[in-house]
Amino acid sequence: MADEDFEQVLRAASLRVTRPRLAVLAAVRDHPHADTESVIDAARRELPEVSHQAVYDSLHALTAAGLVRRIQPSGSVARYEARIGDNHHHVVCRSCGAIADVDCATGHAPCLTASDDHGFILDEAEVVYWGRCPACSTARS
Amino acid sequence: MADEDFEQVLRAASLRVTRPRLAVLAAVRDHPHADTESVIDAARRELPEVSHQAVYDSLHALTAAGLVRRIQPSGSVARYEARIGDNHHHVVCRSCGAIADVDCATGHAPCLTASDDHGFILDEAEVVYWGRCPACSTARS
DNA sequence: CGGCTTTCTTGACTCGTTCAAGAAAACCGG
DNA sequence: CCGGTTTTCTTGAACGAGTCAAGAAAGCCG
Repeated sequence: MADEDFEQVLRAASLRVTRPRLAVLAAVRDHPHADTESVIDAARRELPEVSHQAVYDSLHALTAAGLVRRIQPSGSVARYEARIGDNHHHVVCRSCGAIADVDCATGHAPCLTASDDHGFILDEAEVVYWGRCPACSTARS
Repeated sequence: MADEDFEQVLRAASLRVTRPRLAVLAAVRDHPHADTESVIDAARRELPEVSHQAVYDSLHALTAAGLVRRIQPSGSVARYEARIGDNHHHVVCRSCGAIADVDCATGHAPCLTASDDHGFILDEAEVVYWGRCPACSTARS
């Protein structure tokens, strides 16, 4: 996907097209599950002088528009991914924090229904599978 | 449950019995889903001079021993609960952050299996249902 | 009770994130 | 293409949850 496509994506979401946003969108697409600092680094490869605040602002705008998804497993800083719209889930390594995608078993949101919703109006079921990644489970613990 | 019972609980977990730990255990039991600051406040009602660090240390020790569970929905600070061992889940209000318990539909951990575990050895599936609580869904948004 | 180990107090500090003010860039209508 | 308006970006300070560290206190065991 080239910058012109990202531009269309931004316009379709009624967002102004700015260089920081294009760089952030590309960074998130190219680095799934990257934390903010990694996104800043990646964005600066394309746009060296971009400020950290512009990246934070862009991530907020893109998240609010639904163009990127923010995830934050317990104990982790915020992470972002560009795979959206399929309500997929994640496996997270308790030891090293590695994250991988897991397809949603049932296909569409909310993919699970609560046994008792306590009167809440639910729109999403987020699943985090906790365990140990292959590298950490073979290493001595 | 009285302090003597908490004492037994701590001993059974091979933890030293200290007044901060007893106070924290009682605070978490009495205030499900409380954040650390609330736990500190509640513990200080019983033990006025306890330091914030002692509460942090106690929460870590109790969490590591499995006597309390730490949860942290995206965007929230750490919260603790004393209901353990049943791998139950939570509904969280996107608007006000209210949390309520939801029984695990299938009964025992891991209550879900991933469609593709990527070689991870999984031990828990954590589900967060996102939506709006009754108060927030009736209020004008 | 004495000694060893763990935990608690105190206070400084880190780090991810947010706030705020002014400068710059994007967009819209003409 | 241009000016005006609005949004976004830069810069730099600030915030807050949580952690670190050193010494004092308390718990535990024989």
